[in-house]
Amino acid sequence: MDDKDLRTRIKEVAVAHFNDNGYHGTTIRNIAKDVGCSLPMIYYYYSSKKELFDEIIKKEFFDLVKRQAALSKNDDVIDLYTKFIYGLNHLSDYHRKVYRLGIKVYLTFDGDEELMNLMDEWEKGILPRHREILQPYIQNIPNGEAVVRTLVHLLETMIEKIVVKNHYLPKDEIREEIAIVLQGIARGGLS
Amino acid sequence: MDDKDLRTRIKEVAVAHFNDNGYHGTTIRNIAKDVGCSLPMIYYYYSSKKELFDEIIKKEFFDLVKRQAALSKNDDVIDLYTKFIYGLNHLSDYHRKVYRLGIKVYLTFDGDEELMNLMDEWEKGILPRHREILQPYIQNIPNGEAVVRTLVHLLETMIEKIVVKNHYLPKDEIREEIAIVLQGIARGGLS
DNA sequence: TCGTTTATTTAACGTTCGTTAGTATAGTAC
DNA sequence: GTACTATACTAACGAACGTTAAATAAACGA
Repeated sequence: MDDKDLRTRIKEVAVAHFNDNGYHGTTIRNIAKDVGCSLPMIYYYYSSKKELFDEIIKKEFFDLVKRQAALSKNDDVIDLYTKFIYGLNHLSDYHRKVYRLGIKVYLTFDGDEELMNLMDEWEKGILPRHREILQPYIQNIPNGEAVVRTLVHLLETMIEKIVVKNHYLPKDEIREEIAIVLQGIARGGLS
Repeated sequence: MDDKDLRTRIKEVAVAHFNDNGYHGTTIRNIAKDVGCSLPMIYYYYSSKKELFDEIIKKEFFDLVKRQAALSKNDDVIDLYTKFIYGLNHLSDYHRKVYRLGIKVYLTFDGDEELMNLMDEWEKGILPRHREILQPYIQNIPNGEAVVRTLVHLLETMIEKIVVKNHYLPKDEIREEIAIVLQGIARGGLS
């Protein structure tokens, strides 16, 4: 940990602090203390507290969710979503905190207007992405659009349970719930 | 608004501030300014910032969710849940903010350990309550327990969308999604 | 070896925070 | 009318905040 460059270590510690105490509850002094450097070093690498926070959200968080969104479309659709959610259980501690922090900002916690707009753009892309994935399955069923919405809603709660609330969700429970929503449109479900 | 007693008005303004800026981002001075009273009046009615925050969560929030949890069990089960979620669209501004603040604390935002424990207790009661409501319907189906879990997960996202994200969810969309999860166990579903 | 850039420090600036001491006003009981 | 209590204020305390100025140490090409 100590051989990483200081800039990176500052960011890692900052993620933990913003997570535990929110933006206003986090102090540059406490970050510096945990990093083990002096206070102005934070300002040597980041021009302000706000810039440090923004870099975490804009780079770390959005890079992470973009990577997460790259689902392997080869699988059966229930497998695909099960793997996606289950994989969150094994995120590294750092990435989990980044993810959690992003969700907090998304839920209008501490960010500012600019970050909220970025989040809204991101949110708007979620439903179309899953609609595309599910399109082959829902073409011929009457409430296909509602199924997509329901699945996305279910996924969001499970993501929150794992990433934000730190709960472990077993693979078969995840699969069961996804199968309940997708029952009727996908072959290979459990029930 | 001005004829209410000062103690109540302080609490109402505090709810708005804690909501917008989090615990640490909220200042007693700003609350006093918005209330239109002097700063020490806050301390006349509340012994500290923390006590003010705690009263909002412990009394206002838990009173609200207990009231919300009193579902009218006469209806068809899909009607029951649809009405429950749809009704959240019409919460008063104040109660919506109280609800939102509670959810933020629940998602480990700004609170302390004691409040988090209260929240965990509350969370533990959710699943059993819905299991009891759904019991007549799931007795004879193999994945009944998973259906309960899935429904609760779906409800949580919808609550968040309405209360935290301030989205309006139309009644028929709510009903559609609930019916998808409960399809097969309840008569009277849409699809 | 010297000059320059990079990395790091101590010390402090001005501001704002939560909180309180001290005081004034208004109503009420006797 | 006087003592008392509830309600309100002005002013200030000490502490902590984000941020910066100034100085020092290390690294490195010339």
